[in-house]
Amino acid sequence: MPEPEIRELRYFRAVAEDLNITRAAERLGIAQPPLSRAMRQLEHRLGVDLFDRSGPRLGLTAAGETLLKESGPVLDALDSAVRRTQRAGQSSGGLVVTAKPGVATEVLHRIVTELQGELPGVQVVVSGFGEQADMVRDGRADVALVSRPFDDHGLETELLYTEPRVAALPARHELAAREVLAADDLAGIPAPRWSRADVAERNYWSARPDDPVDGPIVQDSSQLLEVVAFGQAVALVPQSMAERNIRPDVVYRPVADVEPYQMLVVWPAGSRSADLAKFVEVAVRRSGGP
Amino acid sequence: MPEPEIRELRYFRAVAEDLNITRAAERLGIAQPPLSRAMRQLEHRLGVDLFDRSGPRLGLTAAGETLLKESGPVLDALDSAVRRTQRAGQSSGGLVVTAKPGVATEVLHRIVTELQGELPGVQVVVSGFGEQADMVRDGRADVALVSRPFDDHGLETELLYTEPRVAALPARHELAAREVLAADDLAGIPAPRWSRADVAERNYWSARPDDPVDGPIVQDSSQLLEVVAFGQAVALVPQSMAERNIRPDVVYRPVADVEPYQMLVVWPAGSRSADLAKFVEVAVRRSGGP
DNA sequence: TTCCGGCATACCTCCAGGGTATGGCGGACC
DNA sequence: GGTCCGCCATACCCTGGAGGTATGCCGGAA
Repeated sequence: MPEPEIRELRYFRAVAEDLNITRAAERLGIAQPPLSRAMRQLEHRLGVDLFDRSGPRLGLTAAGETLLKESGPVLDALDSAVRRTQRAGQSSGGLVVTAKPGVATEVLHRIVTELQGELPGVQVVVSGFGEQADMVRDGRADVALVSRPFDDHGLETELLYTEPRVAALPARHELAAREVLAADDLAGIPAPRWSRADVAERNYWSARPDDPVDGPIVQDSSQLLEVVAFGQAVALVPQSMAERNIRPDVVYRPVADVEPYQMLVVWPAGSRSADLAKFVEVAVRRSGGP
Repeated sequence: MPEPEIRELRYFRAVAEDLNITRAAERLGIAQPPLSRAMRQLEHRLGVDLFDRSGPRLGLTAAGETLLKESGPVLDALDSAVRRTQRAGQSSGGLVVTAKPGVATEVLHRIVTELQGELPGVQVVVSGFGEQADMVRDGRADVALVSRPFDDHGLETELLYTEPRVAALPARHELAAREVLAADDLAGIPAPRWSRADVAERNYWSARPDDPVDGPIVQDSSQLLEVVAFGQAVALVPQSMAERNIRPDVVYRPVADVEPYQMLVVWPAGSRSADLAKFVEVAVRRSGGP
């Protein structure tokens, strides 16, 4: 009896989000009366009131708030299951691996080269910054190389390597005069933020509200160094990236007490395919350095 | 378009489990032809073949295997969302906390006593062994006291306290002559297993195949000591339990290199209600000892 | 060959999800 | 206070699809 259908959950989320059945209905592409009825039916199925219709404006009851929070994981799990199933049916064999541009792609290249032959059909997808973990979670990729911090919900990880991070400063910056910095020296100075192409469509911001504040938005490492050279920001970058990007208008200084850069390989929790195990094994073995 | 409904997932799981549409249909309480059609429709919706109908016996394709694995989390998440929503709607206010009988209930009693007044309506549910984590996951309880090892998928935890574990031996056992034991001494000796009332209905065993092997099945600590006294098994028990159960036919011996007994408070990942926070805070504070 | 277990096809029924039209109701504005 | 408007609920119709029965098709075993 209490078996809400997926459609009802999607409808409920739309209504609960803007607390207006009429607008939610047109967003969903259906008429208002069926949506109104669907919500009453959902309440009846669950045996609890979800909406508070007493006030002038539609409100959520405690049960409604709960369902709003809980419906997200359900719909995400479903989407993920569908994607993984479709991928398993189409590209028979072969892993999809993703990584952000920059440091990770070099490691990835070495891994893929080694896997040629043993593991046919490894497909590499270069993805946006911060998107890797989501791609693994929702089934668009089988495995990813990521750097901390990232959201590890539903993922298993293996550490590949760590590397010191250094501060990238404009050459004429006052801190450039010092040989070594402390993390506190950078407090209050704007840090660049990686752009994420899909931020507009999906509500990342509500899920992860603790992203770094202010600072210009950059899309790759050369853009990052550009804004540093312009004096718009100071960035913490992995040492190997500093070594590969020597330029006269940017200087690098070690920072004493900052967390090192960590590169990890991540995959969906519970996933145990032979191809995946092979990939992780080679990744760990071939990551003696950046 | 690719929007499988919950019913289809449940149907699919039933079919995939016994690989026989006719029997699955009667298990589901429907006729065979609709089920057959539903499976074809599901395949069409997802755009992949789920079943291998070529052989004499029905088989699963790689995509089918994937969907079978992935459908579990989806259905669990849905059930959990429904339960939590219903609980939020009915018992307005109040936590449901669960713990296994024995050591935990004493700690729980102290916590609940302290919370009288500040937190009205704390409801304690004593549950079967090993069931606590599942109850929190699927929404039957808000918070639980558990001891390691337990399945922490989808849960957040806080360590309450640790306590050494000692071996409970029959008084006439040869190892009783020694003052202190090593973990290796117990290798190969049967250990008691906690019974779990709901094992029959839900397939716990497949989910957690690494439970201790052999040994008699017990339901509470007095039964446990009984089978120890009878010489049927040797058990590792928390020290405080040993101190409260002095009997002539059982002796307790420290074990050098065994993991200590750990008691934790666990709650659903992401749950942040004020009542829950209060409970966890008091639990941590009031757990100075067993 | 003859069963028989097991899946697919054909066809029917009926409910529920979606549509339109309209009523009720409270707030805002004149 | 009257009027209008935004918004939800109710009434009614229509159609797609989920579930039922009857039956055909096919491969394996006796």
